[in-house]
Amino acid sequence: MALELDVEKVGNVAPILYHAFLNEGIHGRKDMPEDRPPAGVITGSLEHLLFLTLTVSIDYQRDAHALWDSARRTYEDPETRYLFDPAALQNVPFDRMMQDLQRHKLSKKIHHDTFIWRTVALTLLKKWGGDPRNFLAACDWNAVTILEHLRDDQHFDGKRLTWDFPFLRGPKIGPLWVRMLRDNGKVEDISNLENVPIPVDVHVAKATLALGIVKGTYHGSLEGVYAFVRDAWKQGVCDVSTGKRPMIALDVDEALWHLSKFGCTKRNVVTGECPVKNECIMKGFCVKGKIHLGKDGIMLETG
DNA sequence: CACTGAGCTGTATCGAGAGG
DNA sequence: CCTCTCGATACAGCTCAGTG
Repeated sequence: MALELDVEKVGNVAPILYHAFLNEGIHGRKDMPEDRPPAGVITGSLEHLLFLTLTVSIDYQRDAHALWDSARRTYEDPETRYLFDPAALQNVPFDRMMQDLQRHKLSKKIHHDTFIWRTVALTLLKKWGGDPRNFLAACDWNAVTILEHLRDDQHFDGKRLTWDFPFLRGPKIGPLWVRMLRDNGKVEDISNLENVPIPVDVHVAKATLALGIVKGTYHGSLEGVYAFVRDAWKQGVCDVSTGKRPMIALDVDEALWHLSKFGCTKRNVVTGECPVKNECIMKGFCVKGKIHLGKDGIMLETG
């Protein structure tokens, strides 16, 4: 019943994952659907940061490509562009926002998405002068502080206390936003990103286990393994470079997710045989053995 | 080919149990 | 008691594989 971290292996694996996801793809997919700003929007401008912030706050349980395409169309349509402008949006009735968010299929969960969008926009307007950078500055541009405030900040909406940043405050979307501000919004001044843990879900865990970054024999809860997964990536990337800057754990998040979603998930849970191994760019690194994640916990026998 | 049900990079909420 | 944490469940609407 012991788990072992192969921190050194991260140094070999992380650059391959990172570059594969940007270039040739992982299982035929290369992503970053948020990469392109809408027409006429300058990278790193206030308009761009609002575009990223509001769109990512409804980036949950849906196809990311479709979401970002819809967001660009919504911005490029003069009739609906106001949705990305907190000052313009505050005078628009909820129902009309709801209609306009659906016009280019930006919103799917219509009531919920409209609530999230409006709340985040009005928080930025009323507390932060309509500019996310004022919020970042109040957090000293420190990524860990930023995530704490996203999670904890509340306001009184007339009836009761409400989160300032619904959904954006969650453990997946918050870190994603901060990374996006740096990578897409070219916000250079955010520090301490290396201390933002990789958000571990089933796929990130499966890929990490299949790669043998965390290995051994273990029967127990998911959370027990997730802590090892976070540690392994955090420690492992600390001396690794992307080629342009030091790597952080978040840099391999999406690559790992794709590796598992279209690969490691298909492993035989007992034998570890993988039907797509021959086409997998990581075939030289994955380990044999039993990897089973279920409702009742994890059964792991690798090494 | 219509239909069904599980799944989707999730979050909010509520109740039980632990700790102060 | 009151807070805090943890886990289970509710919720959302579309998509896609599986079925008849």
